[in-house]
Amino acid sequence: MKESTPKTFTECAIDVIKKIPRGRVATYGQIAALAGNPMAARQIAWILNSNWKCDKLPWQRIIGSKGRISLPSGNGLETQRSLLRREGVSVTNDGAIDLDRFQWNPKKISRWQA
DNA sequence: AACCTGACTTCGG
DNA sequence: TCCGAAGCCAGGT
Repeated sequence: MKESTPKTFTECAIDVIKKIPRGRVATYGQIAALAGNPMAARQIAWILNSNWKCDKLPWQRIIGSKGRISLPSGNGLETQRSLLRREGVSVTNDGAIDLDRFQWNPKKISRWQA
């Protein structure tokens, strides 16, 4: 039979992103790790770029490693900030988010929290 | 097919 | 604290 469609890292990442609960945020590295490659955070960015406009991925829940929105102001920062606040996430004007309070913490993982 | 880029991350100086 | 370099994956040119 056909080999079972080897899910690419992208597919896995998308799957993970879709699982992010509302009112919670995740970092690129976190998603990358869940997808199987903690260092492929870069790929995550590309995925969002390819899906945020045509897919229903909660791209707004994806933020930088320091709990901060990576989008430049005037180009999505406010949009993301608005969406997050709407979900109950506190975001500063600078785009900073309290990871201690809102970072998605799946039970299967426990490495990045140290 | 090759090279470059991307909402990144992490370490070293 | 700021700057620069290396590393990952997939798509576009």
